Amino acid sequence: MKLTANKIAGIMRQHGYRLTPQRHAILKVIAGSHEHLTPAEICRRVRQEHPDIGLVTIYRNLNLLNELKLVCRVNLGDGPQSYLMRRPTEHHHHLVCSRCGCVVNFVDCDLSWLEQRLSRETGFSIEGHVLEVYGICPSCAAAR
Amino acid sequence: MKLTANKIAGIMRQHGYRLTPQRHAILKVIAGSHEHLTPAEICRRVRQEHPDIGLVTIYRNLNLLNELKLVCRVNLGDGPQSYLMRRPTEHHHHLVCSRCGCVVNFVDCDLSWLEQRLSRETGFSIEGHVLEVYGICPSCAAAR
DNA sequence: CTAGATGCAAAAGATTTGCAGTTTA
DNA sequence: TAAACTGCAAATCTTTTGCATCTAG
Repeated sequence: MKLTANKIAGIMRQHGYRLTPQRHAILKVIAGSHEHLTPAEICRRVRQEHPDIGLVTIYRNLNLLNELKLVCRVNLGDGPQSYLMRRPTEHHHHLVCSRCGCVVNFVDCDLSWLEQRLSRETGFSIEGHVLEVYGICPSCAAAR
Repeated sequence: MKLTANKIAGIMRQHGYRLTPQRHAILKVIAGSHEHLTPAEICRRVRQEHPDIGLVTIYRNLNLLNELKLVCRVNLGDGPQSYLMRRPTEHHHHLVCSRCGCVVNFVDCDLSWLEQRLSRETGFSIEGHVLEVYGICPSCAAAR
């Protein structure tokens, strides 16, 4: 399933939320990017077409989208400790360069064995996992 | 290897850092706890014996310890987005209840296969990983 | 019409920085 | 003695909240 801005808007309407121009612009930016975006970056992009939008509105909408599980928050290491947003369509993880901070996504990770074991041993009902791998990227390694 | 406050102090001295009473008190608190501690909590505990210490000093020392890899930062989900510290002696991961926020540590996770594959495919030299599993803990499940 | 949204300004937290005085090695 | 360290206050930065106004449905 691919979530477009319009589909997301539809889902939100079904939940009783309104479709304001600001909200639509935010959805378009998020749905239109394959990268992880900080609230500030989203705001910057939305303002290109909608200069009067407030950063507060971005935050409020991101929180809403997050609750509805239409986007998801990820924190990447120490850096600029802001939350990053991504489209929730595909489950993936991050390979982060601890020197320059660049990020490579990767998909394949079968952790069901682990989740089953943890569920058995602790009684938790497992909902998901976040995995981040750290290392030095090739160009940083070369630059030394 | 178990890192005691004294051993850490020795390591720091080898790196040219001084051993102040404040620093020693901080090390004692961190080394003496098996839990993850926020900077504020560390401050609270250190103040029991050393009432005049400033939170700033805690931060500065934690940053230093972090650079020397003598403690490590972990962020647990959305909650109170503070960094938590733990002793670096044993590699472990977290099973976090997304309802009440309680944390269970777990150790066993052989991800070397994944790290090898990522290294081969991306050229990164892998340094480590952080894995956090989310779910609902038994008591929260019962409370519903 | 009215609950939901927005924007502003201000608040709330977490963390860092400038600076002057203090202390370890 | 000199470089490190500390504490305070103030600055940053991110995120949230209060409130008056506006608007989608």
